[in-house]
Amino acid sequence: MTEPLTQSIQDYLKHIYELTERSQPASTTDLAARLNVAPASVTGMLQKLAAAKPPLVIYKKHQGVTLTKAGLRAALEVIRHHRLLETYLVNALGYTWDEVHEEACRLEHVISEEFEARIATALGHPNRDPHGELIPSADLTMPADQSTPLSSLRPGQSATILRVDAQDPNLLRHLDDLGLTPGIEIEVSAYSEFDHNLTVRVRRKSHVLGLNTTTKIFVEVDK
Amino acid sequence: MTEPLTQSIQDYLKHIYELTERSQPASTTDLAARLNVAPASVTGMLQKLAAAKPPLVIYKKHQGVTLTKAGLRAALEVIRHHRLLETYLVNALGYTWDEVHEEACRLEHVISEEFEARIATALGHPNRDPHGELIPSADLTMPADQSTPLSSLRPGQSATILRVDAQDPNLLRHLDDLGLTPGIEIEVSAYSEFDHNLTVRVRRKSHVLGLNTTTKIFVEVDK
DNA sequence: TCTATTATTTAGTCTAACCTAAATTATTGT
DNA sequence: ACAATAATTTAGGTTAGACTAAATAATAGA
Ligand SMILES: [Mn+2]
Ligand SMILES: [Mn+2]
Ligand SMILES: [Mn+2]
Ligand SMILES: [Mn+2]
Repeated sequence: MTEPLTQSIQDYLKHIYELTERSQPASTTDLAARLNVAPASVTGMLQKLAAAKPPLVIYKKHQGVTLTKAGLRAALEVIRHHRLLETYLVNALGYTWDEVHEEACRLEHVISEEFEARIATALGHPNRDPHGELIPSADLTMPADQSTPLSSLRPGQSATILRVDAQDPNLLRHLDDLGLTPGIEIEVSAYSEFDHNLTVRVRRKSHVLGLNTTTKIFVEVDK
Repeated sequence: MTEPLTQSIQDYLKHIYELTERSQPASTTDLAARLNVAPASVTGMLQKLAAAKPPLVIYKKHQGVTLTKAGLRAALEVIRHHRLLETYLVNALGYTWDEVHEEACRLEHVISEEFEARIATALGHPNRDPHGELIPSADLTMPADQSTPLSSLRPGQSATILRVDAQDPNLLRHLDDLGLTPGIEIEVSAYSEFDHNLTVRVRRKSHVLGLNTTTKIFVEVDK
């Protein structure tokens, strides 16, 4: 229905999705920070999105926004593009996982459904991107996320890395150097209850990881 | 030098390049037609491009525009993107030659130099796109075009198709059905001097082609 | 409960790129 | 050479999406 959504609107919806994923409406300020835009600009756009036909968000002054059905579909469409693109850049064109975000962020608004379908096929219809983020299916449903943050594991537990929730290229390269990437088996050997550091064994080496790292790595705990 | 050129400016420069390729400044009206924009809008943009620092075009009221050095480089940059993309879509993603133009026209403004370099490498640094159009080199020089229009051949001459200068998907599919695609050997067996039809032998079959077709196919004549 | 701080919204501007209508300039056929 | 026609430019407007500064609302701490 209706005219195509602008780039800018697509980015707003994508970020609203991400901010509201764990319920809670998204605040003006958080959106402004993510979108690199002044808070006043966000207010203006949110009013517009709420007034669109059909409305893309539910917005109440001073109380944040959430997506409507239509807004959610549009957001998942962009996110599917983004994550498929990242996967394609890595698997087919040899990018590393720290190089793909910006490229995907520009391309996501511009590829056709044809292009989307062709790269999905070329990749064998993956469900996760190079960072382990889930890729919405072609019919725009987001698979359920079963992962636990690494920070919640304790000595003796072992797990498989599912997902790394970071965009900072330096951090991504660092994690790659340590071998902390999706699919990898790890084991927790120590925990410091004062600074919350975890000692993690990967590839036969141990590393002490701080909270800043362990809250960004999500795993499936072995049983 | 300077800020990145907008999509719109990139498209203007690309079309000015194409219109001025056979010398002659490009007219406001021709540009308007190609860009699907009102003539008045073109005038406005041309004034802006001429006033840019550095100037991208040379523009004199009522006399059309040509590209400056800087404008030429920018145009070739976009054209290289466009043609590499078309080639990639066909060779790597299985598009047919009638499906690629629009997709490339959107992507051309958005891919990074990194992306350009990677697809160029993946393709083995081609010099022609799927229609046989020459691809500017990475250092932004356009190879010389050595081709002759098929319409200038006469019975007895044989040639290899180098290039097909058409965007209309229906025409492209038709030519593909006949086997009139770059790289193919053809032989002219008859000419009608009244309607300028040529009878052309391709793949052991003969076809009578009108001027509308034969001026869009460019060949290298066998010696 | 009141005040200080922070978050959010309003008001007023700006820029890019387009538009239409009217005015002007060029060109062409006689 | 000149009127009719065609091409081009000017003038004035619109829209999307941003910005800054000022006003207002919410919240938290004493
Ligand atoms: Mn984006
Ligand atoms: Mn899609
Ligand atoms: Mn384009
Ligand atoms: Mn380039």
